[in-house]
This record gives sequence, structure tokens and C-alpha cells, in this order.
Amino acid sequence: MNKIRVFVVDDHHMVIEGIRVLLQDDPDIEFSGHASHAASCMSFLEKNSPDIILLDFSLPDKNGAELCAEITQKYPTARVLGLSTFNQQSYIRSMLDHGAMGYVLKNATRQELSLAIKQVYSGNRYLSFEAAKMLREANQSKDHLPALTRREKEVLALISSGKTNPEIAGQLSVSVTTVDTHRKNLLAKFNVRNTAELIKIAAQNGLV
Amino acid sequence: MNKIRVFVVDDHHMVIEGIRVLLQDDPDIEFSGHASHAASCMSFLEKNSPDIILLDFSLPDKNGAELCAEITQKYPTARVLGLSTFNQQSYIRSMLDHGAMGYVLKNATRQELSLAIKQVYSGNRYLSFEAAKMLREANQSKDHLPALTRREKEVLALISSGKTNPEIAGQLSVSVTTVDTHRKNLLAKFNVRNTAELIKIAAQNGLV
DNA sequence: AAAAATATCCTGTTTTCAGGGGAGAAATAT
DNA sequence: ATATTTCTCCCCTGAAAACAGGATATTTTT
Repeated sequence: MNKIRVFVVDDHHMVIEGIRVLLQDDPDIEFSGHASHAASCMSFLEKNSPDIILLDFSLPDKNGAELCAEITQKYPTARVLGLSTFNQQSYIRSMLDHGAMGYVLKNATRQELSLAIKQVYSGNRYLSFEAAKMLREANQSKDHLPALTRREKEVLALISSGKTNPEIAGQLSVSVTTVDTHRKNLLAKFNVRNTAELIKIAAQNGLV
Repeated sequence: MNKIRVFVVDDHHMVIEGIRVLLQDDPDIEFSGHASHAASCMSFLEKNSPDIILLDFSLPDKNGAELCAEITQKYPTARVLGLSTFNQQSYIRSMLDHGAMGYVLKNATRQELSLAIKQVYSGNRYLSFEAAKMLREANQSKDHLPALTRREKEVLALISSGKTNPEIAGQLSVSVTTVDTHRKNLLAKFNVRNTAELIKIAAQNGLV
């Protein structure tokens, strides 16, 4: 059996070196290289085909989820294993949605990292305990955040930037009463009484 | 000349191993141990006295700034060098305020890390370029946040919770027109046109 | 004691909110 | 393939709230 070739994409030297060390004693795994940004990752993949790509979410030139989508679309046999520190809950889902087969956190032990790599290599999914927990929590908190239509998001953004209904109507080339309806629907969806509360919740959840 | 003894406190195995590797080739530096939480850090320090403590901000049992304060208070000769990933701007100031002599980011190169350690060991301060930049930006953004009076803060909080002027007036036992003036002053101070924009900025700056 | 900041109040005008209703297009379910 | 729901857009009326501009007392600072 050949060694599992692992390629690491992370812009933190410390993390790359750390992963290299954590994996070096595992006879089934081979560290096949690293990249510190999306561009160099893609050029590496043109000439090499690692089995597993350990991909950090926060990269300087592109976010990890986008890169993950690119990779899995262009190289369907590649398996991506997401990587991040804890306080980035929402990223986990985003990464998985874009084709990652698993997710480990940067506080993973040597054993967990090896296990995750082998699981994903075997075609299974792997989610670290904390990552799975975060997903559940994120789902719960997102459940009571309503789904907005494209138009509603536009209107919400314009409201939050201080535009009045007549101004928004002009900018979107619709009637004022239409904008007013969108605004009312936003209030209803968020279950709030007025604009102030609406914007507070939207802002606190990163929607504006 | 003795080697500079460096002790690392970080709850990410990958980072600890990475730092160990990055430092192992520097003949002036010796990796003297590591801890993954505040408690084990303090117990290590009871028996050992490293020259430099590389201290991550986010620890499981305590935040880095608190630990930093404890360390510098109890062991005045110890020099702390803060450590974090980028997106934690505010932490940098907090760490420095609590006695850290410098700050490096986790994307530091081998050279930068060695330099930072040597600078701090020599009694100088060391701030990585990005850390210094972040400090400036943080200062700037706080500078143009207006100072609010007690009453204005109260009114702002009530507005953001969805209360109307009549309700706020009732709650504060003043007339509606008074509340209205406070609200107008808030709009003027923040230089915004209406409540929506006001709450957005307030929320984005953690005021509500 | 003067100046500045803070808190209070009044009067109109504009904007938002509440409560209705309806129509065509697109996505989903049967 | 058809029915149904969801999405997007449109309209009206009246009440409530927010905004603009101006004014006056009361603290705090200087």
C-alpha cells in the first residue's frame, strides 16, 4: 500500500511545520508539500495529485470555501479536509457545502489528525468532535434567523445604510409601496417591531 | 552566552510543534517546553524560569491577557511575547496593556520569530508589521466614535431594543419630546440620517 | 462668572408601521 | 404535467413614530 500523500494549504508557517511534524512519524502518511495561498495551491495541483488536501479556511487571497469548490470541481478525485481554529463556526458548514469531506480543528492531536486523514482517504467523512458540536450550535442559532429573498436582502442593506423608502424605491426602480411591503416582510420575518430592532439583529448576525 | 530559553503556551498542538521546528535551527534559542493551558503554564513557571514566554491569546481556561498579567506580576523578569492569528485586533492592545513586551502573528516566518524573540530578550519591544498596523487601525476607528452621555447611552440601548419614543419616555419618566431630542443628538453625533444607520454603526461597534 | 455640555420641552413635516388586498413568475410537490 | 406553494412585485388608507428646527433650563467645566 502506498503512503497517503497529504498537501497542506495554510498561510501560517507555524501550522505548516507543526502538521509536518505531527505527520512525520506515521508510516502511512507522506507530507507531499504545502502552499500558503490559493494561487500557489492551484499551481501545485496542476503538476501533482495529492490524496488529501488539508485546507485552512482563512487564506490571504481567497477564502477556503471558494478554493475548496474550485479544487473539487477541477480535481474530483482530490479529497479536501477543512482546517481552522475554533472561533470560526460558520466556516465549517461553508467548507462542507463546497465539497470538503471533513473538518478538523487546529488543536487536533497527532492521533486525531492521522485518523481524520485516513478516514477521508477511505472515502468516509470526518468531523472532529468540536466541529460537529459547532455545527449543531450554528444550526440552532441559524434556525431562528429567517431566510431572506434576494430583494429583501437588497432592501435590508439599503435600509441599514440610511436610505428612506422613497430613495430605495428610486434606486431599485420600483414603487415606494413595494419597498414598504418588503420592509414589512422583513419586520415580520425577524419578528421585530421596528427598524431599530431589525437592524440590530441583522448587524449582530453579520447580515449588514 | 547561554541560549535563550523559550516557553510556548498555546492550545494548538500544530502551532507548538511548528514553533519548535522553526526555532530548532537557531543556535541561540532553546525550546524549553510548552503548555496548552494557563494552569499548566503557571505550574511550569514555579519550577522553571524561561527567558521568553510565547503566549497565545486564546486559551481554553483563561484569556491570554489575564495570564500575561499574572505572569508579569509574579515573575517580573519573565518577558512575554504575545501570539495570535490576524483577526483578533483588539487582543493585541489588551496583551500589551497587561505587560507583554511584543506581539507576533502566527504567520510569522522563521526569521521574524527569531528576531522577535531576540529583540524582546534584549529588552526591546517587538511588534510585527501587521500587528502594528492593526493597532493603528483600531485606534483610528475608536477615535471617530463619539462620546455619549449617560442619558444618550440609555436611550440608544432602548431604541435598539425596539422601544418607541413614547415607551422610552414612559420608562425614563421624561416627556416624549425629550427623548426625541436625545435621539436627534445621537443622530448628529454619529453623523447619520436615521435610526437604521445609527443602530447599524452602534451594533457594529459593540455599543448595543 | 462665563462657557460648554446636558437635559428638558414645543411645533410642523416626513417617514414608517399596521392591516388590508391582489397578480404574475418561479420553484416544489403530487 | 398539473397543482400548489413561494417569491416578487404592486396598490390603498389611516395611525403612529421619527425627523427637522427652534427654544429654555440645569448642570458641569473652565
